[in-house]
Amino acid sequence: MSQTTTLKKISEALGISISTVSRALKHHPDISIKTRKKVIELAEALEYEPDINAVQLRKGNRQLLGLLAPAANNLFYESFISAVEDSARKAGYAVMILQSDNNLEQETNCLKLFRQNRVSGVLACITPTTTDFAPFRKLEEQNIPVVFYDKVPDDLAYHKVCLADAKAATLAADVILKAGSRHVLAIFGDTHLSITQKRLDAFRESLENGNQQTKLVIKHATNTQEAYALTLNYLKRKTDQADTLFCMSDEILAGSMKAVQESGLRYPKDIRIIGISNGFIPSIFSPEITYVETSGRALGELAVDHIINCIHQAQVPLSLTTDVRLVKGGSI
Amino acid sequence: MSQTTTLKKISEALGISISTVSRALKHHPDISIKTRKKVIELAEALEYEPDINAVQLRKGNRQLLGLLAPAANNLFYESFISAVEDSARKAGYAVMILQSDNNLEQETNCLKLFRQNRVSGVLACITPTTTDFAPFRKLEEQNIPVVFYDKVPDDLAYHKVCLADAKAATLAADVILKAGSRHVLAIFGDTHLSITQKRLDAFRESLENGNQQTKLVIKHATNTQEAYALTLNYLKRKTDQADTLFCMSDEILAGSMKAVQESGLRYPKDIRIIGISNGFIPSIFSPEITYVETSGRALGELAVDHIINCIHQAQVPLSLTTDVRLVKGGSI
DNA sequence: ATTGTTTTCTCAATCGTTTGCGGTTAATAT
DNA sequence: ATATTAACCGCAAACGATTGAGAAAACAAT
Repeated sequence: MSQTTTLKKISEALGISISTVSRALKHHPDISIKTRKKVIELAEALEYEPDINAVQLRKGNRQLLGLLAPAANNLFYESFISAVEDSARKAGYAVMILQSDNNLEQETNCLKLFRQNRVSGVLACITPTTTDFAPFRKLEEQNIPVVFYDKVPDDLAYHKVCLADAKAATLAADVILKAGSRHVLAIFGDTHLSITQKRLDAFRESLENGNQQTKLVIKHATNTQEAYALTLNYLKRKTDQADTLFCMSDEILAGSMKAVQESGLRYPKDIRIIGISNGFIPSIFSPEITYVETSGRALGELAVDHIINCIHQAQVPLSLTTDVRLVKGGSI
Repeated sequence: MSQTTTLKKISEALGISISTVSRALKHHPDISIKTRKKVIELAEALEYEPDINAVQLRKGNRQLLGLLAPAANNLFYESFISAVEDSARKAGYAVMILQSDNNLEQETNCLKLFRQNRVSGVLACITPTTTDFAPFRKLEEQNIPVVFYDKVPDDLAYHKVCLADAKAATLAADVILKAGSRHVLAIFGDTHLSITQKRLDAFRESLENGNQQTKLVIKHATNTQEAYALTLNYLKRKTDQADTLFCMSDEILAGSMKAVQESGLRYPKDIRIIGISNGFIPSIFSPEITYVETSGRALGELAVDHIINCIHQAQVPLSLTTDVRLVKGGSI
């Protein structure tokens, strides 16, 4: 096996006890400077690294965060994950990432794995079909706090960090109104998700309150392909064509943009476009798409902050949101 | 603290010894069926989960893989990471992901963290500036095998899994030749990376061997913005315009496509386009871009397979490659 | 020389699990 | 009744690190 250095080896080499070595390494005042120096030097020479298994068996908790993502290969989650990993490492935590694949059964399995691994806390994102929160509550009962992110339960009893969904939608609606749109095709995501509801409600309300005679057509797509098909279909109309296209997310924007290209319409001339996005998709089109930024990175940082607070000391359930801002492109 | 169930609690509740409980849970033949049943039932009722810290402290090794990525928020790595997580979990391993941010110092730090966490093996991707492989060798010396992926050292002494870079480039060149191109603008990545060299060499050779009078213009871009600027600049030429555009990677393709849109050229009419890609970017344009697929998923699976082999029993350094295939779109 | 006080270090228990070895029953054979 | 042999089960040590409590040394004070 690997001949890793342990406290014992150092202590034997130096002819002192294990506890002295341990304390010397942590600058415990009980240990004389002379011994401490000897110990630290040898430890460095031998590249001693404490065995996390042992440390955390003793300490009872492991500096580990569980991150449950719907899928890692997704435009939004990638930046979220990246941010979580960053912030967590800076706080001294490692991250264990598991994917639910939007599958209920696997979600439960993942939670079990988290428990087995004695994570200190869990960041979770529910699947569209999650209705039973018992597995999550079970974690809480075992003192493993859970913070939901992005796709969160409605229930106020849970910790949540969200993008400012309503605000983002309102911001987009404002831009649309200001542009003088009369006929808006708005594509939203899966109806069951609260993120969809929040964005939809705010969007619709803002548009209706704009007291302009704006026709609003709302469609729902659960993935990129559907958004593509749906948008293309609508854009094919010969008369009463939409003058503005709104996409609630990157997944949808990607599909809709493909449809726009195929339709032969030019933007912003023939149709105005605006979306809510993480930023990448809008930037690869020319002109760039105007969007309301919902940063996965910001959300990741917020989530880690919050879960660490919860770990340190139980918090009352809180619902936090990140800021959003309008990024102007040339599409509206 | 959390009142997690332990062997001890079960044993006390049942009035039997800890060892019996432990053995019963693993169907050890020494334990009578009756006791075993009692134990298992109580364990399930109490939702017993062995403490990984303790188990792996005892066993000496942890079922943990270290994954060092340049950055998690990248089109290719996201699918790679997702695949690694999947395969690893299926093999009973958890994955610890760390990001080097293409930064040498942080690379070393990450490796240290991996060692601290006693990972069983490491999947690594070197930064463009990595020249000193001592930290990696140190891991190997401690019996922690390292498999490099995608961006790998030239040295034959290391384990590597790569995309079939040369083959992918050749495949693309063949398509270009068959299309009868006379003037190809080809954009490649960072000159220092061996992945660039491999693709470039194969591409150039195939094109030159095609004994057609094909003009080949090669440019290098290190990121999406550069690719955009470079492509746009070239496409603005009034005369002697390229009839074909080749992009070596998704990062580049994204930038170049933006330039194509901006130039007002239509494809495949005005210019043919082909790239090497993971598949997402080509699919969001219409017509879809023809590309040679280099699957991050496939590479991830290969990498996990290989590292697990290495963990089970030391292997001679091996260089493996994934398959590639042509995915036909409408851009050429 | 005796006692008191620091300084410096060691002992031993502990976290939860695994496992070699030895011990106790009960069943079977002599 | 005694020896043999399974069938069950428990003891205790180990993995590596931490830590309270106490021991030993060093030094000063009486």
